[in-house]
Amino acid sequence: MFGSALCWIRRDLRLVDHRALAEATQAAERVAVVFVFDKVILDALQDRDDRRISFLFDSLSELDAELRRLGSALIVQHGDPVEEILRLAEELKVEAVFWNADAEPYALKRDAEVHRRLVQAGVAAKHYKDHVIFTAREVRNQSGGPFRVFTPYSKAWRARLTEPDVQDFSPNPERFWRDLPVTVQMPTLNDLGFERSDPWLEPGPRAAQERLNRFQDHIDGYGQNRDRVDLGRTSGLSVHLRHGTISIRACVRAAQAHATTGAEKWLSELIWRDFYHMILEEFPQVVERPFRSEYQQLKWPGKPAHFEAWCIGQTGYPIVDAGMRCLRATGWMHNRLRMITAMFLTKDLLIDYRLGEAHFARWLLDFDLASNNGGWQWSSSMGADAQPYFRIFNPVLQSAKTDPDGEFIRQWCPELAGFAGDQIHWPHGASLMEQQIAGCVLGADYPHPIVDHAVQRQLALALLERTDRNG
DNA sequence: TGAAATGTTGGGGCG
DNA sequence: ACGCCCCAACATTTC
Repeated sequence: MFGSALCWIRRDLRLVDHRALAEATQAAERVAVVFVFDKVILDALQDRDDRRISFLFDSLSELDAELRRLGSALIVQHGDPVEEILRLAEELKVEAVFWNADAEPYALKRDAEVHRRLVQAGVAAKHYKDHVIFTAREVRNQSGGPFRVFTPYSKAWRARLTEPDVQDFSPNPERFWRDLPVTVQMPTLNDLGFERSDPWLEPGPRAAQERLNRFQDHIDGYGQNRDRVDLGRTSGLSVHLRHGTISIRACVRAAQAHATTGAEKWLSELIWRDFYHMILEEFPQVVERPFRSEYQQLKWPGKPAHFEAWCIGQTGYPIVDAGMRCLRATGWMHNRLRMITAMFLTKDLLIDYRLGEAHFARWLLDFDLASNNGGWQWSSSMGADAQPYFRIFNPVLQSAKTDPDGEFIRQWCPELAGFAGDQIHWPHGASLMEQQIAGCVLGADYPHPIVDHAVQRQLALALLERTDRNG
């Protein structure tokens, strides 16, 4: 039993179903909760009004209010996490520091350093699995190695799943440190060097739980509706899973509560998340280069001007432009649109997937290295169990399937709103008179297509087939 | 978690 | 009535 301990939260911004907090409040009399804004990460962000900082800030404020209600408070620091945690451990004279493990390369290095220095200072370092259901080492193939294909991985994952894997880790609220012996003052956004922005999605663990509750009304139809970008029937929980304002175990428990194909399908998506975290942990080189080594020397011939057009949603392909504009405006994009836009960048514009990956990393509220990298490697056919290189989406057909009435396109490309029926998916077939009636003259109000899909498809096939054969 | 190209089949128009 | 052609509609193969 420890007298006092610190629980360092990072991407697990909640006080319920929290492994490290549950362990800490069981093992120590007094537990102080701390969050450190990493100065290096914050300073590297390109946008001073980055929505993620507002989301983080508001989520932390909610935790602080909750802790104050219990007589404690959230300690929020701004600086180098290694130094801040060490300094705080010393100042509060704690006997142990608890945290939930994070398998991203940067976090692994940081946490190893904190661990080393704590032990050196005579403080126990205790870390736990919380962010995923299974770590990379827990799901292995017959020869004891990591899976490289999703389906067998997911079978092994499901076969291994038992009740303790999804247990609800409840912290003991009696053990939160009352009357902290340090002055605790939350920095303002301004102190951090940021301005407030609309986080688009309700932040904080309370909103996350409400969202999960609401999603359960639609979970049975998830299999049917998930690819419809106009319906909004996905869980919308990616942002909360990324920041840990909801626990992955709570999500799996929700899926298990419904014996339907929809819930089953959603569980598969949650397994994809574990799969990509496993891939990142086992093959950290994917951060830099393609998982499939035969593509590592590939030179993508696309043009910078096309990349610009893609970023701002001016490609002349309505579904692509709508998706890209939605990303910039809200910080979120439907998963199906991520595939369509990623496929378009790589297979139609022949641009290096890493440029698209970086653009998503900048704008996505739910940006997660493992999932974002996995998704891009999948779409570009470079990854583990990726889409085969010859499976190329036709953006116009995808548009008709995922947004049949064109409602999503009309929302984000209002200049196209006047086109009726299927013309919304491909307005370039409209005569000049039809364009005038629709109030949108192509080439003036909306761009002509910057490339021809049929032509680019052939170029992509030739490029990737050659590489596939010759390495 | 495709789409295009190519192959096959069978109904109907026609001489 | 019959063979022939056309071409959807569907199936299979290929990228």
